[in-house]
Amino acid sequence: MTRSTDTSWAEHALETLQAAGHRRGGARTAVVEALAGHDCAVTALDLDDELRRRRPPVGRASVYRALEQLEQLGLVQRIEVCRGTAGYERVDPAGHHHHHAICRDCGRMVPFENSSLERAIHEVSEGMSFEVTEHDVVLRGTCERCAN
Amino acid sequence: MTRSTDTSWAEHALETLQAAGHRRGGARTAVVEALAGHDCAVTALDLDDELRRRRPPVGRASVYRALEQLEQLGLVQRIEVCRGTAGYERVDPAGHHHHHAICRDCGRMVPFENSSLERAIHEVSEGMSFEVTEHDVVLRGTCERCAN
DNA sequence: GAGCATAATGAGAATGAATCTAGTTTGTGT
DNA sequence: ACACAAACTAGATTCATTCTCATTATGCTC
Ligand SMILES: [Zn+2]
Ligand SMILES: [Zn+2]
Ligand SMILES: [Zn+2]
Ligand SMILES: [Zn+2]
Repeated sequence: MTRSTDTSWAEHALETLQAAGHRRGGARTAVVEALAGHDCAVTALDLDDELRRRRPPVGRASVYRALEQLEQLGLVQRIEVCRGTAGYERVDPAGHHHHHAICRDCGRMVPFENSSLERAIHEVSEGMSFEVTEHDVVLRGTCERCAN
Repeated sequence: MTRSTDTSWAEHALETLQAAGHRRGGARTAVVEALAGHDCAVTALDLDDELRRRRPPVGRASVYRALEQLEQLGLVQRIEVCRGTAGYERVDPAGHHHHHAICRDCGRMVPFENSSLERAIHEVSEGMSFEVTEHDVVLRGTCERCAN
């Protein structure tokens, strides 16, 4: 199972959209399918490039609109991938997820996951006046390639 | 000690700048002093508003330039405060710091700190091919005021 | 299947944070 | 005081993101 396209996520996403009262539309479906093909964060403009070529082409506004709706429904997570640009990545319905280390020099992004970190975050969230529904962790530094 | 202006941080910052080979200049000093007056993150444009009125006025470019230099030297930390805008806050030279919970509805930002979270992050950083020099944690959700 | 209300779409304009440019001023060593 | 580089300001520019609005497609009812 090395296929990078997560069909089950795509199905889940489309169902959730429908359940939320959305009609089905070609552009949004295309965005969902494109997201399903990426294991880690993609920028909106990357998706736009990817989808503009399709026939019929998907408009930029539709990409952003779809991403916003998906984020609202908790189907994708938005993270700041580099100064002033956001990356979007699909959210596993079971809650399984990773975080990122980002190289300050080359922008390379390496995902990681760690259960004691998740536990600590969960505990902090409990003891907060906020009702925390989401969290994000970013490590910044120099990747091995840029360190030499 | 309820004074919000942290004089010691300002002094430390100005010394570090000088040690890094920077001349002293009015605009940058003004930015340092303004930052010293804020306990938590401020946006560059807020600082700009605050400093534009001075005589002589500080230019927007100088604000951004100073913030970038300060960040480079580890004297301020940059965090995404809301969609597409960065906030900057001073970094305690002793390493003491906090993270933030941000309300999705009203944008309110509540700082918190937690040692087991820091410990977990430290451990993850150790086991990484990256050389991690900085980390950021953001909790998102609904604040008590917006929850009612 | 035709007709309707309304959601979805896409081209392009508008926004706004951040960066760049050019020309001027200021700081520092001699 | 002089020279030279760093620092400065105003304004133009870039670029991701959002908005507008005319057009098309969808789901529903008859
Ligand atoms: Zn990822
Ligand atoms: Zn996590
Ligand atoms: Zn803070
Ligand atoms: Zn921390």
